Amino acid sequence: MSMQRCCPPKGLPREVFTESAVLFKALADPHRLTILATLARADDEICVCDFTDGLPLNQPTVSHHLRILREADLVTCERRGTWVYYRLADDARNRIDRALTTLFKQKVKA
Amino acid sequence: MSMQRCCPPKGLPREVFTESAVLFKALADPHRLTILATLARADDEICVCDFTDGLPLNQPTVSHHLRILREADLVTCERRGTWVYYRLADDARNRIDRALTTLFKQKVKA
DNA sequence: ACACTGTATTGACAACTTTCGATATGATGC
DNA sequence: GCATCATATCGAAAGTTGTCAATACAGTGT
Repeated sequence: MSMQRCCPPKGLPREVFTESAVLFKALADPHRLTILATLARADDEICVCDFTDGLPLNQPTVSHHLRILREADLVTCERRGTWVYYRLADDARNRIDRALTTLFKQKVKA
Repeated sequence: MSMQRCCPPKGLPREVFTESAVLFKALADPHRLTILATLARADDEICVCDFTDGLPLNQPTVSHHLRILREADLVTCERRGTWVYYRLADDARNRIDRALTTLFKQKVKA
């Protein structure tokens, strides 16, 4: 039984996953995950200087990671005086969950 | 009210997120997401050649992405004759969900 | 205006990723 | 054995990312 041919490609939507990939890319670093987890557990916002204190990274590197999280809309920030306070975006968890639902959506059962 | 000092660093577990980051890194590419979505929607396993047919990538590149998914334990594979068939790992979705739960775990409400 | 503090940006470098062509491995059929 | 097909691995090129030192920017207090 050797002439079995390989099945045809699935006609999946093309660029749908480019957007999700951006999201997951933002999650694909331990330091950024630490920042997010800290924000998720915080009562209110957290000052940038807390992260520069708490992470084994220099200030510009922390700023870099915060920017990536901002651009992925996972966090928001607000300047108050000299300090900038970050908080988790309201829909952060939901947006990730939605990406996962799209990814793993079950085929329709007949 | 200016002498407000920045709060102390949260004593979060250190290496907990290194593992999660590996998972998310595996998800951080559109082609790998396409592969996973295809597997999630498939009734049974899918032959490698389907991916090489269906993706705008050469065979070695597809193989590379499949390896990354394998090493993240998101997929499993089985050789049958000349062909190798891939399927979604049973706990793929659960492992991701667990990583997210750890990430976003709410602080304990008093 | 100036000095000072906290944060962001720039520019550079090393490390890692994605991609491919070439080659190797593994299985089938003669 | 040899030819053939499917998949994996290797090695190199191009692109991206994480990091830091240096610098710029923004706000405060004098």
